[in-house]
Amino acid sequence: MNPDALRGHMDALLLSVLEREPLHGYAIIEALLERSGGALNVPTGTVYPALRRLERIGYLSSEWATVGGRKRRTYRLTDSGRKRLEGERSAWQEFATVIGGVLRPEAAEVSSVRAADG
Amino acid sequence: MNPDALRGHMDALLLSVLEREPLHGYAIIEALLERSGGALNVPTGTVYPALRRLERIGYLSSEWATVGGRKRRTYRLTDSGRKRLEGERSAWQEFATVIGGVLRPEAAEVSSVRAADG
DNA sequence: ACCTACATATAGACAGCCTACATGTAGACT
DNA sequence: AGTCTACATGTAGGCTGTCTATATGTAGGT
Repeated sequence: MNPDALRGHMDALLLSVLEREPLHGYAIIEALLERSGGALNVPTGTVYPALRRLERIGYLSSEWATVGGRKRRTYRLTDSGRKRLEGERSAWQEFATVIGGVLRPEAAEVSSVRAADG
Repeated sequence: MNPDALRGHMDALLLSVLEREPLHGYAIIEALLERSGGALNVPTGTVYPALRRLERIGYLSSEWATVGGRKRRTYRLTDSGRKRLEGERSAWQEFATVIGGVLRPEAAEVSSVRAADG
């Protein structure tokens, strides 16, 4: 997966995996890996700063917990974050439709096709 | 359309509009606008440098022409560029499938659904 | 002692899309 | 003559988010 392609979609991904339940960073990475069937292996250097950014903006809140002697910072969606997720979802729908439409082979000829031609 | 979302997809877009016929920069911008139903209004400061980059890499070739007293630099796909376009298309398919899959509401519960609900 | 998995964090590199600006022709309107 | 819009290309510099690399530390297995 080309790293640049993720640009501008990371927030949606993060917000989405946190929709059902709060998770800590490491678990979020594993959730993305699992939900994507192994395609999304996002490095910690991407996820942790992104989570902090989303918290700073107000879409997430976090709290520390200690489990099995290890410290975790668990993130959860705020109300604002939940609204944002909805927005990100519809933005994705539009984005995918637009790009997919332009990328479709011979897209511009569809409306002017008269006879099937190999 | 969030600018960052385009990151890493611009090349595919550009290559795609040049598939059928060679076009100059200004016409490419108009083609993107038209094919996207008005959604993709890409600034010249994005398109011209991108076209030069794609030419430098070898996916495009260009030549100058004068039409109606105005100079145009017309770009066309090279064989290499045509191959690249195919690659970009399948990359897009995978990308859209993966992101769409992760973003789908309640995606993680699909496999554990027992009774139809809603 | 060493390795792997778990867990968080930061610094700096890198790349590409954007805003803003510079330059110039053609044609319409006043 | 002056102004405006559309057409047409181009560069400089800003911005921002993802990545690589590194640092730190616990727990558990061999």
